[in-house]
Amino acid sequence: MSGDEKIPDIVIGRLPIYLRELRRLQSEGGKPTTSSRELGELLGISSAQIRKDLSHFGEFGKQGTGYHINYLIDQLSHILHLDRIWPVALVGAGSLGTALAHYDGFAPRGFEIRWIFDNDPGKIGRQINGIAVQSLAEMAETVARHKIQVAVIATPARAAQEVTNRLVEAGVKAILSYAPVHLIAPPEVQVSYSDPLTELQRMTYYLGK
Amino acid sequence: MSGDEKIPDIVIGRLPIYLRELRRLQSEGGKPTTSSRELGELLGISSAQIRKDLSHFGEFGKQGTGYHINYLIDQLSHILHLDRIWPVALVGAGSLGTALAHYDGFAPRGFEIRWIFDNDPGKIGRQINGIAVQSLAEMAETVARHKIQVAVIATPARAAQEVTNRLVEAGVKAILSYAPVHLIAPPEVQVSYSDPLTELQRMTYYLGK
DNA sequence: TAGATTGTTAATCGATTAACAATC
DNA sequence: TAGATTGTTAATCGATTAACAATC
Repeated sequence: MSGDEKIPDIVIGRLPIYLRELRRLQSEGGKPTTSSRELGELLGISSAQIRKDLSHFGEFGKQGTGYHINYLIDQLSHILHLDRIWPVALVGAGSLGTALAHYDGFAPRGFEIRWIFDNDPGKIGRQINGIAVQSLAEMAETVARHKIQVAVIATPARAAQEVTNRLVEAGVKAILSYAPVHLIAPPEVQVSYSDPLTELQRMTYYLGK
Repeated sequence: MSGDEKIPDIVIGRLPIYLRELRRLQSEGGKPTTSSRELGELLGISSAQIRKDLSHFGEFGKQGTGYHINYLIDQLSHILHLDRIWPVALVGAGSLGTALAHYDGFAPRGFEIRWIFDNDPGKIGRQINGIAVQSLAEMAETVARHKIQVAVIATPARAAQEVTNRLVEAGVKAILSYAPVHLIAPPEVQVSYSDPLTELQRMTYYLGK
């Protein structure tokens, strides 16, 4: 199909999962191709759904053969705008922020944490993984000057909305927040969340008391 | 309604979000009640959806008044099996695992990290936030003996499936994984994921190139 | 009472799946 | 060729929303 209708958000959300699994198959180096059936079995998703999802963007496979792994990785990377470097600002240099600053999985995928902000005078000026922690007071100016579009929030919950307001005002377009609070942002700003408590609480529903 | 039909998973997933917002309203202490309209506006969810979600479990509100915040918190906590302590095992004592072990948001909500496992001899025996790191070799026996049902995986991706296999074999029923890989587990075991790259990659789709 | 808000129904909307012609 | 697998259609399934009687 590959038309220009609005692609469902839920489809977009699965593309990075497909991409991750394709890279795993690639790194195993077993074979050059895979199929919607194989990918589906590996991910617990129906093969029909995978084919349908991909069909929104083009025809990437061949009947009888399936999909070339390298080619599909390239295509998905392009669709997701991953064929470039995304500089990232990290806000909050507590233990979680520090762990994120040290995570070595970002850079190989093009997300480079280049700025770290905190409001603790004891942290400002110190280096974390080679990056000097800047004052929160400098954040808006720095974000605007470097046209930073992607930010990660690892502050306490009480600070997260105010940080969001300032990031948005300074031009940030995508925020990944680890603060356990729903953030209010304009619709053109992407916000996603990671909250372990929410996930744990969801799962305990299914556990017998 | 409050019958015994199967509640959709997607509804269960929203309950912890409602609970979190209710606690925030509670801590602000502004007023004893809220409404589906107010809650919906705070969370970006329609009021009809909130009422429908809650109606799966009972009638918690009053016409004209809305919902008593304290009462609804109690009810949701009960539904999600949060009116007890859930001891948690943490696997992986790298920087992320260490940050999680120090996170002070778990215990007040009843999730207590009581065991930490790693296979690095340099870490085994050291204490993290008062908990001695145990060898991975002891994990299965410890999990089984204490009937641990909830585990958090913070290992490298390559170790996560093997750790999962052993946790499941030892009786774990809910796994929150920070490893960037899809885990294969039996259907009766709950698995949820936190992967910043997946989230960032989803969001960059919406950013202009 | 009058106004507000619930819980529920029915309609709408959207996502998933099954099936299969096309074709490598 | 025969077998495998795609991309697409139509049917099914499920979730969301609008509307409103009930009632606090």
